[in-house]
Amino acid sequence: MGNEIAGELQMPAARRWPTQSRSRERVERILAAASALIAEAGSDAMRMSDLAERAEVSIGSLYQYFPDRSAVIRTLAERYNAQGRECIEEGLAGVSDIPGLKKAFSELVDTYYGMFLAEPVMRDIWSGTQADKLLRDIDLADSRANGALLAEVLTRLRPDADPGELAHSAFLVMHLGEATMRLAISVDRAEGDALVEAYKRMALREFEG
Amino acid sequence: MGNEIAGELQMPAARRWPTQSRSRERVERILAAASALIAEAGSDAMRMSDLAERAEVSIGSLYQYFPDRSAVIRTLAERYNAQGRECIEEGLAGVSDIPGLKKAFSELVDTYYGMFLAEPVMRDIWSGTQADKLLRDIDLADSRANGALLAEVLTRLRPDADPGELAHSAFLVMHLGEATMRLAISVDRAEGDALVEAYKRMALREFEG
DNA sequence: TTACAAATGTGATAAACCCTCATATTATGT
DNA sequence: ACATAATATGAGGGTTTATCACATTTGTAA
Repeated sequence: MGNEIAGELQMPAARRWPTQSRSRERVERILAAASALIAEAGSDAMRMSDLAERAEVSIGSLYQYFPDRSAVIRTLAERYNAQGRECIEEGLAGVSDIPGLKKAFSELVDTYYGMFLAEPVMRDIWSGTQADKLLRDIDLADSRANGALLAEVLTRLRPDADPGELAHSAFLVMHLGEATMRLAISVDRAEGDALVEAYKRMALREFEG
Repeated sequence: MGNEIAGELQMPAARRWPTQSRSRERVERILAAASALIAEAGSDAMRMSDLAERAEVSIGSLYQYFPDRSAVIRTLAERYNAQGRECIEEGLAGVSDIPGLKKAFSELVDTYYGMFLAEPVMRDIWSGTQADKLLRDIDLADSRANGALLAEVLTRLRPDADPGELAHSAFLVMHLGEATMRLAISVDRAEGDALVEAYKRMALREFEG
């Protein structure tokens, strides 16, 4: 099925599904080139002509696999999100009480923050360059998915609390976490660190009930 | 001084300062037209040609007062921010204890949320369409200014706490408030309301120390 | 191997848009 | 009324995205 291939490649916005191996390599070349260009000058500055040249592919080929310019960026964003979600899933696995959750969450925030600081592409894509609605939708879906992971743990650890309220709280905590990261990487390092610490305090209190 | 005129008109990005009254009216016509167009189809869809036609002005005239397309949007954003800041300043005036602060803040959040829900232009501009860095800078400066207002009250009410930490906390609370609004208007109304409530709980706890 | 069909690759070019600038019009001061 | 400064105009230059008719490569069966 084409969909499984799509899942493997994480190409929700693709136009033509690559069935031959040569075209899969091609798609990877395009994405690698996009990554490099974004790291160098930001996603705004990425031109389709540059991308074609860097990937050693014609412009027409770009549009074989991506319906438009922003789809390339969205695909990268989703890859990074998937990577982050794995991180969260691992971090929350095996948590069995509230103090454990606090510790795990605190470490997750640090890990995430480190990823934001280290990955120029992630920095760029999530630092507010959300020109199109589809990219915002991806952001929202990401918060939702991460929030669901957290909510699951919370409802398990606090069976007496209202699950609906916990779900909203978890969703918000995750979304504001992303917002905090974006803020933190927009200011100087010292202030960014302090803001991340302040966020952690706020979020951890939320787990106490 | 041209700067005073600039201050009155809130046109930080203007190219030529309007000295004749006719051109001031013109600028207002342009901004009103921009507002209408954005309310109708979003800022992404606002074309300079449409704007010129709607404002009954030539394209060249647009560039007499705005250096580029995004400057028009930024000017509107700054006007809305100024309006919001006045709101906050009023709301926090006369607060004399922590319970009072909690009540005032809670009401401010409701007011702000109401503004976001009611104003299509504000919705659009702040709902994530931050394609260019300058608009993000405006967002950041806004959070900072609002945070400073809150920090002032907090340091007054809690003289024993570390002022630096309070400042970071206030900045973060204000910034995450904006993030919450953006999130709330992106989901359905019931969920949005619940998320705003969750944010209020989180923020209010932060004031307790 | 050869031939044929399906899949994939190419780049000139259409279409859309932002912004400039030479020129025309209007306002202000004498 | 005249001169000069301020403002208004819109055709066109320049840039970028995306298309599509045609060329090339791959897979397959005789």
